[in-house]
Amino acid sequence: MKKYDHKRIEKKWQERWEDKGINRPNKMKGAQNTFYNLWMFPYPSAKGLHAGHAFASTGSDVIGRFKRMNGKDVFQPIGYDSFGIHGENYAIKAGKHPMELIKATTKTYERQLKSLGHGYDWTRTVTTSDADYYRWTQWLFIKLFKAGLAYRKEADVNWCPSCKTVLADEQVMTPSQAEKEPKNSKGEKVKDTGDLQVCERCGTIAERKKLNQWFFRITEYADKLLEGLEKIDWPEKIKLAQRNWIGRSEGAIINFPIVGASESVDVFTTRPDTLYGATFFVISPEHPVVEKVLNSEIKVDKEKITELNKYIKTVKSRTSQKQVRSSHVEKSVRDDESEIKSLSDSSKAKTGVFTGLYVINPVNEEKIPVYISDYVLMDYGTGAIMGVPAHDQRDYDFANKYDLPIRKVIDFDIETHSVVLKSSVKKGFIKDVEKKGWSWKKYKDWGYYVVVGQGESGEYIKLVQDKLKNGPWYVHTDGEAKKVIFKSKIFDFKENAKAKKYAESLGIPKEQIDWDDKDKYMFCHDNPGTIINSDEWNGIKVPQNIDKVVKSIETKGWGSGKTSYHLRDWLISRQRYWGPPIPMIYCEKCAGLGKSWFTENSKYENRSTKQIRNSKLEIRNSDDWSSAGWWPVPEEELPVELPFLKDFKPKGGGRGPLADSKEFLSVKCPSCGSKAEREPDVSDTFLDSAWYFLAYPLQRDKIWKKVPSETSGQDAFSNKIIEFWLPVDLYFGGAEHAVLHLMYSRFVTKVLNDLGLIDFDEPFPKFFAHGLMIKDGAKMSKSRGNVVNPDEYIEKYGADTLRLYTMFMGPMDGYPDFRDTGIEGMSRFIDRVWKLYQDGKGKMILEKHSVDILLTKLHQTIKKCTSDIQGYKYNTAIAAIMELVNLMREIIEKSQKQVRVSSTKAKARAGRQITKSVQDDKAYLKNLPALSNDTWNEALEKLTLILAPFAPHFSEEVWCEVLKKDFSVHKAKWPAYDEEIAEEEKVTIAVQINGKLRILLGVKRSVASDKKKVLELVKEEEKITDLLNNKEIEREIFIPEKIVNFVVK
RNA sequence: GCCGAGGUGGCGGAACUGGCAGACGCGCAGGAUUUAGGAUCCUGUGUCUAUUGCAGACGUGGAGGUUCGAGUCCUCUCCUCGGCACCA
Repeated sequence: MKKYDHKRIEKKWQERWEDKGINRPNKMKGAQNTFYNLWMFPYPSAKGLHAGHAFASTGSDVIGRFKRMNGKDVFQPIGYDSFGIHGENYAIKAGKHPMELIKATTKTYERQLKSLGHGYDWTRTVTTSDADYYRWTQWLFIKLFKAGLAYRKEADVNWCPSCKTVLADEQVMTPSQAEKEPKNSKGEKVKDTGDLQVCERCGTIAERKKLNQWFFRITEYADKLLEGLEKIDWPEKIKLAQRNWIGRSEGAIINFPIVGASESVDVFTTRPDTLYGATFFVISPEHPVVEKVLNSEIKVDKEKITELNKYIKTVKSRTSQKQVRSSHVEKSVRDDESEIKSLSDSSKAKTGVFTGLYVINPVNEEKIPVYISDYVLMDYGTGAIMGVPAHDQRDYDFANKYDLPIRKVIDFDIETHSVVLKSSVKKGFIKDVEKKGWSWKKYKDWGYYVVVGQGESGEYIKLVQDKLKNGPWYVHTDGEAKKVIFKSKIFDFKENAKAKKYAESLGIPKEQIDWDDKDKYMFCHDNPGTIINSDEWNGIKVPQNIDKVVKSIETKGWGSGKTSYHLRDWLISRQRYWGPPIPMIYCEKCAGLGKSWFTENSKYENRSTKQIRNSKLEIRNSDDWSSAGWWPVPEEELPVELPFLKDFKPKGGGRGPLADSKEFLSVKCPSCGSKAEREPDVSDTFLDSAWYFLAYPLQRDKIWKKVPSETSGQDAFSNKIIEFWLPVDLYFGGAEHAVLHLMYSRFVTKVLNDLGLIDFDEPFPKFFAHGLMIKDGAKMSKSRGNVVNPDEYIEKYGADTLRLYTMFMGPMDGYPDFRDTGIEGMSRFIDRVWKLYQDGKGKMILEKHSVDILLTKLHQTIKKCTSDIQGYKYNTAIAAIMELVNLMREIIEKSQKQVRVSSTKAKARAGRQITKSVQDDKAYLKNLPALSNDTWNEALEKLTLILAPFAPHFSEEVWCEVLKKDFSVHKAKWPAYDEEIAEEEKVTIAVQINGKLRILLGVKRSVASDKKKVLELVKEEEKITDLLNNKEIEREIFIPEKIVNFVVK
């Protein structure tokens, strides 16, 4: 017998498949019963595919093959997300040009993906750095621009004052990570305070610098993105991550006039009901009012200006987490290479400076002081807050530090609430509280927070005293009438000193006596309650009735209701080389005249109704930026090709490397024809990947290469082919893209839908988030040096073995650990199955007993495999196949020895107890007449089919060469199963006494639901009668087909 | 700090709506075959007790609870991992 030769066989079929095009859909146009099976395309790194990719992509491939065998016309494309910072950085390191590098790396990827035997349609790959591709990325940019969804705004970037260059976030790190001594901008050494962020190359403290950059107004779509989540079938945790990222919160904007100035400041608050409790005001250091103060537009004392300047300077030098987030850098880059440690800490002491200004609280005309502090962020809400220390922890901390008044305006709805020091009460305390029907929850990490009903506080104090160990405890009646309580003594909180002395005399540990610190939390709460101290609002229950408050605010003209989002607009500009140039032109002359595309295309709105079908999108530009001088590159001229720059490294000046190419920059103004300049920045890689799923089905020659025009999107995106294939039926990808990529793709899809270009508004109605393969307990990464290269395993064991092994290791959404010994086991399995076909084919004559067992097992296996694959539980599907194989091997072996086969279930139990009935049945089955080998051949055939998605080469070889069936197994029909055959004839009933298993009883299915008969059978068992002897049976529990439980005294 | 996921043999992991815990595989041990090694095959393998024979007790991070019966449900508690993080 020949050994299974994976090298020869895998190569042979891979060639044949490609030859015959079995991995291509039957039809692109007019396709029916389609299944668009998409796996997140990889960034083609120079190191090539690693085993983690193999794990994920195989998971996707299995489903594709399964669907094809189930009659779907499957389209399974693949491509490369080749632009971006990964590639550029690597090219810099390797001293090569990214254009050269990408050619080699995509080649490697293609070879590797093919060697894994994945069923991709290789005729429709995309590479995002191809001009044919990014022509349309640019076209998309222009579409968004014309729809008023792109604009320019000043935004922070990391800036190295020494290198005079923009730094990507992963180039900014702590001095120890950079292995550099920190320096200031003058080159002087400074002390590492632990929160410094420096330039990777020179160790100079990084600054934040404002640059004008392009943004997409994704925030306009916040609500749509939120609503869309309701109708898509995604893992809850991913949806949740998106919801959190969007971070919608409802509240109000309230206007506070500045004392002695004509200006006023808006604040956003989710708690307008606490407006009367505002005792101070804080604005972000970057707030426009601060600037006006500094340049004396608003007058304050001179010393104040110096103080403010000093504070702003210290704040600036702190590069904090929020900036990492706002710059939208690819997460994977951060995770992989830099592992930036979190610097910000919500508990860190608040700092701030009084500005000398006051504002008027509109509700009570109170003059309240204005501070600046970095705990107020400029890019959320309005960059200003009202400080309500009684009901916001952060405001409370700030008020405490600067000794600001605290005014309570929300009353608890209950009479008594208290906090008990956990360590000072005995165990049963909480249980007793529950018994009384009082509610409670954990309070911070040191206490229980208990709420007691009206008039019950006396009873409560008694309970506490009873359960008190030794330490003190305090009760707060609504935060005011406070008491410190001991086992046998009660002090009023005003007698604090006395109480402490008493505690000391009891020998209570010091840290427990120090209750002032803990007590302070009770002055600040955000619990539901009733408004007090607020004139006409008094008595309103909040938060249920906040809308009443908002209405009142609106009628009084103090402000208005408003919804805010955490989601920020999408920063598109990258001051880099390796990306699609942003297709915009800036004309100074036009700018001087105030002209832009918008001013010259005011009739665009009218034109668009003709040109854009069903457009739901309002075409306009908002007035929050000046578009003067900006023109999109005429569509006919796309792509704006990325020139080959020898030196593509980031340069100074705050612009991308393209700014250094005069040739690239210089262009004629599309409007007036005078000398103009191209935008030198490139777009974010996430834009490339936000539409690639639309690109795959497009016809290369007819559409791809077509020169766009203003309306050509109709031909490209409204194409029939897209209608047939999209949206994607199953999107398979990593959970790490939960927010960015998946959010941006949804956004772009919704925009295209609003433009009437496509007829769906969610690109991925179904998304499966696979896990990550790890090695030696850690994520695979270059820096850890634990990357598993699939090539060597394919070489040694074959692709099918690797596929089976990675799928078998654990559930698809888990984090399986790759082990060499494990894959050897799988290799042995393949060899055994191979041997099974060689030994068994056409030679097996089975007696009826074996036929029954085999048939049952076969149908059970098909059933389990079918449902497990549908649920992405490949590991258990493969386990089931292994059980079937084991049974078939046993049949071969036993038939040679002429020994009866037992069903695997009975066999599994054999070591324990085989009951009389099972043995009787076996005797009965003995010596039944021998039958033909049909069942055996059927089993071999179906085994091949269910193995096919996991081991495509092996199954094809067996299917065509051993079983002599028609090419190809992957086009064959997935086997059906018969529910009746899958049911075993005998059921094993567990017999328990007082819940403890005593025996297992084999019973015919026909009687297994009959309580009387089963109990009769059970009572025939000697062991049971022995155990029940002399015992009084209280109850007999009977669960049909499952359990008998005798409850005895 | 907030949100989410999860703790099951030596290991990866099974266990449907509460009903035989440990499927399947790895590893390990013993045996067969072999000059030897490897490969292959057979047997065993949660822990402890018993092992001449049947067997028995305990076991899903820990503590309590509900139930005839809990890995699964409830409460607390400890730990691990992931996401977000001064979002007003």
